[in-house]
Amino acid sequence: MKHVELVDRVYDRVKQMIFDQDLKPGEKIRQEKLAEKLGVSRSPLQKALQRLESELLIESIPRRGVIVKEISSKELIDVFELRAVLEGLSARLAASRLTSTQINKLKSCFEPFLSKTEIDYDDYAKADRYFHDQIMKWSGNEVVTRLEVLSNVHMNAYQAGLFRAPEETLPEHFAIIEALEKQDGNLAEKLMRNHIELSLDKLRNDK
Amino acid sequence: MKHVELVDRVYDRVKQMIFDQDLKPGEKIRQEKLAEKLGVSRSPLQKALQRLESELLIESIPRRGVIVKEISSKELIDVFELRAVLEGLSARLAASRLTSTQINKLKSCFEPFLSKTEIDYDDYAKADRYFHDQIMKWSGNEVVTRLEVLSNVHMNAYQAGLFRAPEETLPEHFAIIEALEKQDGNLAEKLMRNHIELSLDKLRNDK
DNA sequence: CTATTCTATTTTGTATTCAAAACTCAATAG
DNA sequence: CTATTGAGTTTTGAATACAAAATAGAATAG
Repeated sequence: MKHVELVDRVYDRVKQMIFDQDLKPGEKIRQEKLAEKLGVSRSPLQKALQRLESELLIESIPRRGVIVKEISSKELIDVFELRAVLEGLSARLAASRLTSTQINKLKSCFEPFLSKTEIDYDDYAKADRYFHDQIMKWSGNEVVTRLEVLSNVHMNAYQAGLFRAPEETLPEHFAIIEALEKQDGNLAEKLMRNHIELSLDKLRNDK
Repeated sequence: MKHVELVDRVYDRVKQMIFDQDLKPGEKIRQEKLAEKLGVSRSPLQKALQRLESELLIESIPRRGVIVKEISSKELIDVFELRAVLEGLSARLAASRLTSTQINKLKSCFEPFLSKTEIDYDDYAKADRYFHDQIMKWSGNEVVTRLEVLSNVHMNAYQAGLFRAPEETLPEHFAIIEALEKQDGNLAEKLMRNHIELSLDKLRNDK
């Protein structure tokens, strides 16, 4: 059995606590208390918190402490503006690199929904996340892949009710896959960017 | 006099040491030694190192230690691909937000070079950096502004000899400013992206 | 001579300790 | 009644301590 660093486990657990609202937005994190609750010292906890900060999940104010962030709609807009161009880039790069196996994986993640009359939102959200994550990974640009700010967009988007209806986005996803398959990088970029900007528009209007 | 956190000072100094090659690429950082040299304990040093890692300046391998990274040309390409779309985005956003004061600042940072027959590279590099940094800041997208991976591109680019001749880039800069002034976001984006992609091409060919 | 095991040393990851800053809240002044 | 001060408490930032893992090098086996 492999040894996992304490920081990593603490990181996972705190992140989960934030999503589960065990730690609520705006709430101040008592480091000593939380560390004790997790059965560790403050050292690994602080490292984990520093990571979470670069993911925009918490905010650290010097000499004041760490508070759980409520992601603002302004910030979500910022992240989506970023995503639109970044994933556009990823799609463009991926177009000239994807193997047919990878293309098939993308296809088969959405194909099940074609035959369904009623689409389960959680299932679709999971497929959506896989789709976007994989294209970034397969773009070959490791710097993009590492961007921590993007880690939680899907979660945030889902929670923010930003999720567009599968009936609306399903064809967009297939159009992107088609462009990738044709190795048309420019088209793939345009479609991906547009795909995300449509969600961005929704967010801007809802606000 | 304002109190500055130790981490911040340590961060600045270590970063400087890396740029000055006091810490050489590939070299392993002895935390105890370095901490002592800086007159601090390992606690603030480790935090500083964690920050530097997200800036791609060092690499931390669990249970092995921290090594100074030699940024690979692949990684520099990745960063420039990222920059091209991100700064493109920034320019587009900035176009609809910049005040005439801000436009003038951008102009006046390059105007001195118009009259010169011989352009000092260091001066021009500084102006270039100011130009790109400010447009990102003034884009209003705070998430983009915060991206740590971008912190050192200018430094890296300069060191990598990626710096294109001022005679070549000066007109590009003014063209971008003109688009910003006309509040033509799409044009500004296109020009900015192209401006960076030209450096990217140079990097790809040099490699 | 090369490869392997074992021991001593170093270095990391984590826990603990401690001083200084920030907060709490009751007492006091206006 | 509101604002201010100040003692006591909490919490943070930083230093120190310590155990486990990694490393280096010597001793040993082949």
